[in-house]
Amino acid sequence: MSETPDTTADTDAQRAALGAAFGRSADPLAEFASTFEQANVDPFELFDADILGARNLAVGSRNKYLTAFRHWREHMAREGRHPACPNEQHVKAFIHRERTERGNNDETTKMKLQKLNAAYEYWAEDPQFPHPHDYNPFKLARSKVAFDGPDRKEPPRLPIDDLRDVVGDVAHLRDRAVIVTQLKLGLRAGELRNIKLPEVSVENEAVRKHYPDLGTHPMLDGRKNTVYIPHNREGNKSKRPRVLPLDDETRRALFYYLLARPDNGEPWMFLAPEQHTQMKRKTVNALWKKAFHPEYDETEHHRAVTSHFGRHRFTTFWRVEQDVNIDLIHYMRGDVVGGSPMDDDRGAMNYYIHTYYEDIEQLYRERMFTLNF
DNA sequence: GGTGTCGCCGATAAGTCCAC
DNA sequence: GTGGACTTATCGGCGACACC
Repeated sequence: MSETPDTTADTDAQRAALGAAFGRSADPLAEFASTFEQANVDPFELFDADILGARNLAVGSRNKYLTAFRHWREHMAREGRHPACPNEQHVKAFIHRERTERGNNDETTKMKLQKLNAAYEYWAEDPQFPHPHDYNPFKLARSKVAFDGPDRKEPPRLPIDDLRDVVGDVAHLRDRAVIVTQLKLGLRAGELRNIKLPEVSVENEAVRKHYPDLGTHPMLDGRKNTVYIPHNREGNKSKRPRVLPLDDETRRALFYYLLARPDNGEPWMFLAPEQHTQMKRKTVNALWKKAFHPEYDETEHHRAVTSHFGRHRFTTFWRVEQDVNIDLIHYMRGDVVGGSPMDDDRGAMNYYIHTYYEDIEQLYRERMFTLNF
């Protein structure tokens, strides 16, 4: 533990005094324990069915969650509390027991906490569970126990108006095209730098005249204003290929960039400054930081905005703000939707893309956010 | 001094291996 | 079959360095 017994008792007393002053409880889930017992519903089984089932994990990976849940249930049974209603001390005791009685190393204990936290966050998101957003005993205990390193913070939550302000201030055509493309397509830096000209269809006479190969990739299947992201290219982490629509704003950003882009025969859409070769991942990250820093540097509560922010914001928009079907989100992110990771069979890839594309195109047409740059 | 590139390091999440 | 350690792939941070 990171605290000595004296300082722990001291801060506990001070926190208790604050809680009393504000009418807040240090054990806010205790009142729900008996209801959970009577309901005879296993919240971990719901997480398994709703979340793990949707992720279609390998058996070994799913078992890691189930093992963590089983050990947690055993621990909470000894503590005499329903496993879905812990307080900070229950979690700290679990960490202690894992380290001492089970003899686990910290990596294993942290892994179990991560699985338990995933279940807790699922309960907190679901309105039918009583778990509040502003109390998470797993995160609280995790942050107060000294493991090897500091916790990973969440990216900042940028309202759309703030995002518009930043994008509106990006004057460089390439930088703006990169940021808009990542925000609207949810691409990783590696996937963005890997886009080749034939894999992008932009319906504009001037652009097509300048780049005759544009949009000629067979996986686009003649679809206009789209981009193909392969899953089997070095540097692309995704398990599935995807074709995504380009909305008006993305097309406009790409249009202005492509007309200014050096036409030196390089197949890559986004070129590095100066050398005009394939853009490096570091360069992608650097231009994000140039646009978003210092305003969105790392803070006490959030990590800094980097090139990964676009993918995070994209996922948050569709999953949280739009509550879109999880299969469609998996498709848009290039995650495994069902079955196993895909091989290189073009027929299978075409069928897979055809299954989801129409719904995705409708989503983009009707619900995609605007950046107003 | 500003900008871009490179290599190294550590974190994370999922998959794999192996002892029991 | 279970549980834990290890491996792999990807990513971001950071400092050193080169170039203008």
